[in-house]
Amino acid sequence: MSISSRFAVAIHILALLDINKEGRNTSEFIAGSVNTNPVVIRRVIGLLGKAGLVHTSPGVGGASLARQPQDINLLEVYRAVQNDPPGELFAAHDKPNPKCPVGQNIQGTLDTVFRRAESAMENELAKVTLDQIVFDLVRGDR
Amino acid sequence: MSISSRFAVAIHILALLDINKEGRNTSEFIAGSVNTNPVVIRRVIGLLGKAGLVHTSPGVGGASLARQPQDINLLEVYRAVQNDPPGELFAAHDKPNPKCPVGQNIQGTLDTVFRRAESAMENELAKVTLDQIVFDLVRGDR
DNA sequence: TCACCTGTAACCATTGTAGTTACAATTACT
DNA sequence: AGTAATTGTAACTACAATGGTTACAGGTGA
Ligand code: FES
Ligand code: FES
Repeated sequence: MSISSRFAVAIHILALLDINKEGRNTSEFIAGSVNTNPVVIRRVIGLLGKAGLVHTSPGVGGASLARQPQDINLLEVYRAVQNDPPGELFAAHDKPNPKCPVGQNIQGTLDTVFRRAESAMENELAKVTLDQIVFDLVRGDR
Repeated sequence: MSISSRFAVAIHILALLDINKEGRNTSEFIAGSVNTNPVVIRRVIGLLGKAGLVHTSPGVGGASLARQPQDINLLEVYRAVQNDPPGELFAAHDKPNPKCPVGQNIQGTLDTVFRRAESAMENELAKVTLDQIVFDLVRGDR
């Protein structure tokens, strides 16, 4: 399966918050932009809020970045919206047979390889900051 | 969501085929080793067969490696058992609003980042060969 | 013929996801 | 105080992928 589109939506939201920082970014406004339901947006924003990436204003409405866009990288965003804990991008097979020569040690062997691959991916995400994304978006507009 | 455990099971199977190359590796035997149902094993072996990694003997029974273990790397195995086509590790959000300044260009921007991250992960998998896995397994046995 | 095995279809339970409706709690404005 | 707007959350639905299971047709060799 693919990694949840929450990640893509989260990046979308954060970029919008930066670009439209003058306006009041309600979940409904953002939903219109992302083309989905406001509740979906609020759910993602809730996760981003818990991770300390955005602030929200209950009652008054609207969300805003809690940090400068150059201080937010995509790995943080990924971690914020990803339900699976780190180190579980690859599913291990549950209960290998301990009586089998392969089963005895397969867990550790696979774990090393899987962790290495997962880290390589995450390092690429860590390299990219939100302001690079925004720059790229605005550049595309010209 | 995590990447399907089919990948872990596939590596498990291939390692077993190499280690137990003298014996007749029926789906039932392998299933006992992996600790799952024979049909699950046959399904995975079917995918590995289509990818040209193993040979099977319908009727007579048993499977064997179609190549030397040093000539099989984990990226090939990953591709063989992964249903999602390459380039879709990360799900894009479906239909961004073309009237939104973000939506106009978000697809291309995200695509670049996502592809880069996915490739980084795959490159790590490509570095590891089946015989390295087997070596590690056997070493753990001592 | 017979025993055994593969390949595959069919079905089921579980899980994660995204969308949707509904509503209490919060805040600003008048 | 009263009203309108908005967040945060719960609850429900629909859907897709997954892994396990049973069943069985067809191949293969003894
Ligand atoms: S436990 Fe997985 S093959 Fe032996
Ligand atoms: S925020 Fe996704 S289309 Fe505008």
